[in-house]
Amino acid sequence: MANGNGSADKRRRILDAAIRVFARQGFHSARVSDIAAEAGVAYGLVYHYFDSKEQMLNEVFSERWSLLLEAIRQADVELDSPREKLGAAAGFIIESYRHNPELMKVIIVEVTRAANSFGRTHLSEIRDAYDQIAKIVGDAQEAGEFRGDVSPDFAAMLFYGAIEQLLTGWIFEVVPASDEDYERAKVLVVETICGGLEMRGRPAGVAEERPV
Amino acid sequence: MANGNGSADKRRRILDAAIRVFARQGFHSARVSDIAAEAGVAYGLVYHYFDSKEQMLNEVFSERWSLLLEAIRQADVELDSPREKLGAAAGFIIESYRHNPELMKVIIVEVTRAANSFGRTHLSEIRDAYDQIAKIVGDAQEAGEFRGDVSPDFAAMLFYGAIEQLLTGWIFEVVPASDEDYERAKVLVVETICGGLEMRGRPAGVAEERPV
Amino acid sequence: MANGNGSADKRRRILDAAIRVFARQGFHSARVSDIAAEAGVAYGLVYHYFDSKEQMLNEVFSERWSLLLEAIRQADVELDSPREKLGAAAGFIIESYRHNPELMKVIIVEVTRAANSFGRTHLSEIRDAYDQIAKIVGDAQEAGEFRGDVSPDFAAMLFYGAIEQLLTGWIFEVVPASDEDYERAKVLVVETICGGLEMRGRPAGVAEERPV
Amino acid sequence: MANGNGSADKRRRILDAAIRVFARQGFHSARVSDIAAEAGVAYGLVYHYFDSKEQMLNEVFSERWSLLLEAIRQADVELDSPREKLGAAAGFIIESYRHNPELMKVIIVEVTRAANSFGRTHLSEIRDAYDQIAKIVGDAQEAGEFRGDVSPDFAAMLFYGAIEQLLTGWIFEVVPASDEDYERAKVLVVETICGGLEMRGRPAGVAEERPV
DNA sequence: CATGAATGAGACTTCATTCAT
DNA sequence: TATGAATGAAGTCTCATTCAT
Repeated sequence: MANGNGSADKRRRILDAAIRVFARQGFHSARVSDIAAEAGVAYGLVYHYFDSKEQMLNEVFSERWSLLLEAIRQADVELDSPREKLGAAAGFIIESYRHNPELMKVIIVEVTRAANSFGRTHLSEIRDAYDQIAKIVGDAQEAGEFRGDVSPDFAAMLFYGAIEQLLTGWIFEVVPASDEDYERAKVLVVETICGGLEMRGRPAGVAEERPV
Repeated sequence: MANGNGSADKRRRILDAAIRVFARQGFHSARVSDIAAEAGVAYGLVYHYFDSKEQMLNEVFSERWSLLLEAIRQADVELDSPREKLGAAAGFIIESYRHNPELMKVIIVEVTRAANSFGRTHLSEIRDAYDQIAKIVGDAQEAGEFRGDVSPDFAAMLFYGAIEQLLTGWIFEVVPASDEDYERAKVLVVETICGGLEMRGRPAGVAEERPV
Repeated sequence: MANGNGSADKRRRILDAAIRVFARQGFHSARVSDIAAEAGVAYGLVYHYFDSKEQMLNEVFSERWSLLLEAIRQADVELDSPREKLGAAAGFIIESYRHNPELMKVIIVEVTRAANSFGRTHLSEIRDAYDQIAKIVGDAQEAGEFRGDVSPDFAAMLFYGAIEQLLTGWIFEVVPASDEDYERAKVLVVETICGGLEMRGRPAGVAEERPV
Repeated sequence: MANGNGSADKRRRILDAAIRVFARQGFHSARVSDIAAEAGVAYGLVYHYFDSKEQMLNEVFSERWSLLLEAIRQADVELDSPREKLGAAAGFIIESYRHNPELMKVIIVEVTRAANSFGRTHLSEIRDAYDQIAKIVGDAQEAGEFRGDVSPDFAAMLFYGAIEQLLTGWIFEVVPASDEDYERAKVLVVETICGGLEMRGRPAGVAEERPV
């Protein structure tokens, strides 16, 4: 073979096709023949590279989720304030959606939120992400930067729930999703979770210091 | 049968059985025969009362969702502060889960978050709930109680997302779910969304005023 | 239902059809659709009554094999001489073939002689039959009627092998299979195994006492 | 490669691998890829040397079966008594099993007894062997050495059936298979078929003259 | 000769829905 | 109402065989 990755190409093509088909039809309605057609390959080739339809979904999820875990890990290490850390986590997720909304749709709709089936399968990976956020919150509490009356685990749930719902809103197309919206969302989700919705009891004029 | 509406009983029994089976196995993995067996009725009787498996899920969802919509509507009318209103909404959802976790699991996992299937079907009902929360937030912003830089729709997403993720945590059993946890959660979810995670810039000692 | 066994009828019809199709095409080449067509029922009904194609074969085998085991057991109890006992066993097998050659073809070709797959599955039932024959031989040895230098297990193998090969010959149609042939075979197989092929060292005239 | 017939080696290696895989899994469950893996060659190479999976089995069978036919032919010519001739035939088969049990398992299980598939294909070759045995029996009858009331064809069936069942017993592991067992079997199978199981009507003490 | 990717027909099994009683 | 037998479309996965390199 001239280039060294002729076969890897096909495998990738099939996986990318699977993402598109899963995103469009959902995992259950996606037929393997749809994926093969989308990828432009013969039916059987899908099974040459993957053991089952399910394995494709698992791989799609884990491949991306490991990047997320790594991104949060780095943010936790390299950044200073909890706001920045949470901002980086939120930013990574939102950028992931911006860059490949179909992939994120699959991850959220078919895995993360599927309490039966796939959610169960990837529970430990999902929990890893929760734990990382919880750690950031816990550290901030110890440092006196965050209130201590909300358990870190609880806070992590809210944080993820808020972001996932945001993406879900975009996926459902119930809220607008322009480039500007993405940028605002990155800021506001952290702002709201950290600073809350209520007016701060400060003298007027101080508000401008807030980023949005 | 003693009372004159034995048939209504059966219908109810089947619907309740469907909730349990959907919760346990997920909609796709639930067979109509499983539901009949769970209800203790003959296979064919399910089709006497319902047109299809889908209809059962639709009915399960709408029956409960309309109560939610009504509960928020009432809270908005009868209560004064936005915190109280949001607290009532959160409280209703959490109490619903506490009272019938299987039902709420089905609603969340199979409908609310199913972007490709039933979520689409019930989009307008789901959106109604979002809009109600958004209205509460918008009113609070106009009254100067909430910050104006977060769009009401956006805030509504975060609010729902946070609560749903909480339930999801209970469903997945990644966070504890005792009676006490439910009570704390009711308070904290509103507290966090409204007041934020950060320390308020107030003199020490004032913190006690906060409910949790 | 008017008669009390409407459903049992269908089940039986499917099983009988399976026997015919297995006999005609062999288990592996038999499609479930062939069986359904042969039985004149819808495809799905086969799976209403049976879990799998394999289960049908298992049932066909065990149903008949248990009769064989019982027949030999009775023969051992009710008859006196080992010749008579072995003759009854051989007779039962041959009559089974005569009465339902397709069934016996399936049992022999697809189960008894399939060392991998089904033979393995039913090994204990098959061995039961061997053991019964071995017991008859062993008893005869103890009584001084049979030679003691051939192990009963060994003799049982020869006995079954001889009969099965006989049926195989009929199945393959390499030897004739008329009513007369069946009757002669019943006698000769026992005669040969017990008395051998060689001329006995007896005075002439004594030979007539032999049955064939 | 050192010698000039590397390709013949590969072909042989594939065929030997096929024997092992067929023996282990049965023909139907054996995948061509299994054979290639067992032989340590590339998937496609199998199809360079063989037209199909079937052809491999055909070749395996015919290669060995022709040796059997030749062996019996020679025994018939070179030996004198029918006992010796039949003993040589039985001995050849048993030695074949002893030397390469997997090969014999394949021949018996997949061909000789496969009434619907390969047995049919190789019917004439199989019948050749029957006929040879039948001829030996027939000649013995004409010479007055064997009883005349058993048709030679019938006797040949019993003879083959007995031996095959013996091998089947070893294959199934229902009877022991030591070197000693093989030797005893060679003698006893002929002894039994020719001399029968019953006590001969001779004075006691004469029994020792019998070989086993 | 050698490799292993590519092809696609084929079969089992599932299960929602219908129907006769 | 109530039962459960009957229907048949649909989809996953397998694997022998072919082909390009």
